[in-house]
Amino acid sequence: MSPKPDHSTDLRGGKSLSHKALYVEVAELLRQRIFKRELEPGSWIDELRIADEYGISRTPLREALKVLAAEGLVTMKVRRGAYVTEVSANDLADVYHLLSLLESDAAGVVATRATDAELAELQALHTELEAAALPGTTNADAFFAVNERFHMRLLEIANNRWRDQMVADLRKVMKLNRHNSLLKTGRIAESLVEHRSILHALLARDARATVLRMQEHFANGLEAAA
Amino acid sequence: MSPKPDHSTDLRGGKSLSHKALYVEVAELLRQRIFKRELEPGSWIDELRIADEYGISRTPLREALKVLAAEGLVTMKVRRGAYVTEVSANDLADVYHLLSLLESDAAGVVATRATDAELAELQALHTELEAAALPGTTNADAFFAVNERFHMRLLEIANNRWRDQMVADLRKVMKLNRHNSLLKTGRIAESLVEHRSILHALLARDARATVLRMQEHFANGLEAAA
DNA sequence: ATTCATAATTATTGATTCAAAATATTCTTT
DNA sequence: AAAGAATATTTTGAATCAATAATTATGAAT
Repeated sequence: MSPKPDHSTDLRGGKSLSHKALYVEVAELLRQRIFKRELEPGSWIDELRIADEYGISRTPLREALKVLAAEGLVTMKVRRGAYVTEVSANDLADVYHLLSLLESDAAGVVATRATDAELAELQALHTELEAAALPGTTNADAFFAVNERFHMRLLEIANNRWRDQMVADLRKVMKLNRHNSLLKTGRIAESLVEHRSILHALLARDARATVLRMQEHFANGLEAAA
Repeated sequence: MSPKPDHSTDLRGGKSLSHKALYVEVAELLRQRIFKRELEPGSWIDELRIADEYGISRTPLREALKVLAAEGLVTMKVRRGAYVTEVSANDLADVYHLLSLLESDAAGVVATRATDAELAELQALHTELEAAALPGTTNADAFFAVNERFHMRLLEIANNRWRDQMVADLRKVMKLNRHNSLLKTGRIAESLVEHRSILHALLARDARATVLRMQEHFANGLEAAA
């Protein structure tokens, strides 16, 4: 009927250059905006506005919101729409507790069952981490990125897809909180030291020690957030 | 246009006597059908057929499928639709591992932090469990129902909504597997004994013992499934 | 005159239908 | 028999339509 006004960024520029479903892409876009706090926790998400901004209809947007709701990033209220989830200090403590539980267990599994090649991979990632934290040239963004890769690779090696999914979701929720110490530049030095001891225990294949070091890592992270 | 054929069960019989969103109700209906194996693991979910059966359009159905996908009950394949998730023996072991981890931790928290009244509640539920397992009058369905209530109440008392959600999702996935020992009648007697020791440790407020007993409970459950 | 209640209007969510894009299948031709 | 094209099936996205909740305005009563 009416020629679409075509605002701002058009998601479907070149036919279907992306083989992913539209709602998946929209979900990712929204995730980024939420993490950037462009969409603030507690704020209402205006479906019409967003759909118009992206030049799409409300249908794929609503499906994307359902996905984000399942991840815990947004909260659906009946007949009131979607709101960005607010994460209290208490919630953050709960999330840290679970991440500690899941990731320390995963680390223990890796310590006992990983191949030498896989341990070497983790060692390589740790070396990258050391490089990103070099005094003088410390690159916070790079550090966080490599840190994330280290944790995620560890989980992959532990080889439990259900845990991977849960940890991924929890980490997203964690990012919602402003006082997230894993993103605090002040903790880079400490974090690096902790990572060193984790890697040490891993290479020694000492599962018990690895679990404890990882738990300490998260405990310190939570303390820094409080 | 055409008067709707109105097949089988009409979800919206009396206006909107239910204040829940349609997609939420449809998701629950589908869950039940999946657990009843009316929709078999690995099988394709025909959107048109289901929508027609329920007398609804495909939009709320698709939103429901997104929710189930997030729970892990169905798997979405790009441009191929939704399939009921297949849970391998390996998957089941992974799920048990995580349930053991999460629920034993929760039990430990309860042992240390629960009020006397809350412990009394758990004791009451356990008494119900004993009753359902009485020799001669053993009621399997009742046993499983009370068992579920005990575990869920324990989690509620542990008070970590993120864990509650994760455990709930994992238990749903567990139900997908046919060799799910938590639903095997042969394990009722053993399960009861294990529950007895869990409750004993809880009432003694011995967190360490409670965690261990719960871990054993799950380990035995997994063994029975293998 | 001010306040509370009720009604009407507006705005937003929820659902249905329709159209288009993509994949699979089948038939024909070389 | 194999490969390619055409057709049919199916998913995905868009637009329209209906229902519900919130807000504002108007009226009545104190």
